[in-house]
Amino acid sequence: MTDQSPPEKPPQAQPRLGEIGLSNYAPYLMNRIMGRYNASLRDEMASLGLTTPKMRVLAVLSVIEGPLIRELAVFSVVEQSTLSRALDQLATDGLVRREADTADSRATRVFITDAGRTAFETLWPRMAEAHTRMFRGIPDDERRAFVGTLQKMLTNIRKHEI
Amino acid sequence: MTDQSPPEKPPQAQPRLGEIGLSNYAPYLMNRIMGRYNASLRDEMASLGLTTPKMRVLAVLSVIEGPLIRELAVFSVVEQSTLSRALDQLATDGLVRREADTADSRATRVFITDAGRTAFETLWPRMAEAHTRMFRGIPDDERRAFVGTLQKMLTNIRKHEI
DNA sequence: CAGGGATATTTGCAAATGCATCTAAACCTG
DNA sequence: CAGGTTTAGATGCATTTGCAAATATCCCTG
Repeated sequence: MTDQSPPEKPPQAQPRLGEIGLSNYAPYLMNRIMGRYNASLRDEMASLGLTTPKMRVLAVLSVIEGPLIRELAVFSVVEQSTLSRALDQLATDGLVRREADTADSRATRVFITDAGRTAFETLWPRMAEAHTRMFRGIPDDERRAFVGTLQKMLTNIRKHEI
Repeated sequence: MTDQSPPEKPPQAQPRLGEIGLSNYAPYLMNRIMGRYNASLRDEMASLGLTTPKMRVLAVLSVIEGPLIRELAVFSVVEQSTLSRALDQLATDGLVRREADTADSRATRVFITDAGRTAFETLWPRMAEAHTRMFRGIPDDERRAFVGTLQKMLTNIRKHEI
């Protein structure tokens, strides 16, 4: 099953997807896994009036204090215009608060409110559950290695971003 | 504020997201990474008239021969109704072909056409590039371990699906 | 083998999405 | 320090999305 590392690899010869196989192709696997992770949150989110972008915003804001909207877009992996509207709704619902940046009057910082924190805390057990489930039976050191690899990957693909 | 008695931690004592930190939380990292992976394909997809769902469909069909639509939805991680419409467009563009299942007349199988294969082959180098980039500097054995963990995770979260 | 329930796919419709564009403010550079 | 350029964020608009319901077929039980 495991190919012993081939002695030499031609610089550019990219194997086809069919040769790799879907179930050996990391992006495919990651999509499948994240698809189910998100699906497992959907009901709980819906009952809180949240969409995936709104949930991600709350998650990020629960950890990062008062980012600029542009930064929040990166962290939460949500398109700027989508984010702008998501923030409208979250603000209307009293879950976040926009605040003009003191230094740059073009910029806006976003803060989570107590109600926002409460909403996220309602959701969190479900996220933790999905997380627990996905790592079920995977030993701690393997988990750590996995997360370590993810961190390297994020560094690799990050442009020159945050 | 009414900070109702900050009670003991919930039964299983799930740490909070803030305690874990975004950059140690696998689903967050995976989202970030996949977000960029998808973004890196966007231009090429657009120039081929493809959206993410349509691209995924072609990718899966390049590997799996004639799945049922319902199976294709799972493999490609696309909502059924979205998939149904994506297939309309792909068929109109001559990239896939729907074919009634011989055994079950409710069911439909989907096949990629030569034009579809060509379209996907145009896209593939970009996908391979993004893939190469994300694993840059990560040794082979670490990659294999990573993919192995992903496979376990997929098994964990899969319902009783395909 | 009829009738009720399950399954496969499509479709109606309201909401969400994202590109392109707009406004406003900041930053340069000569 | 004026004029062009960049940056932050919001918005118009056409498209896409996804839930719920519709349609068609199949399967099982009595």
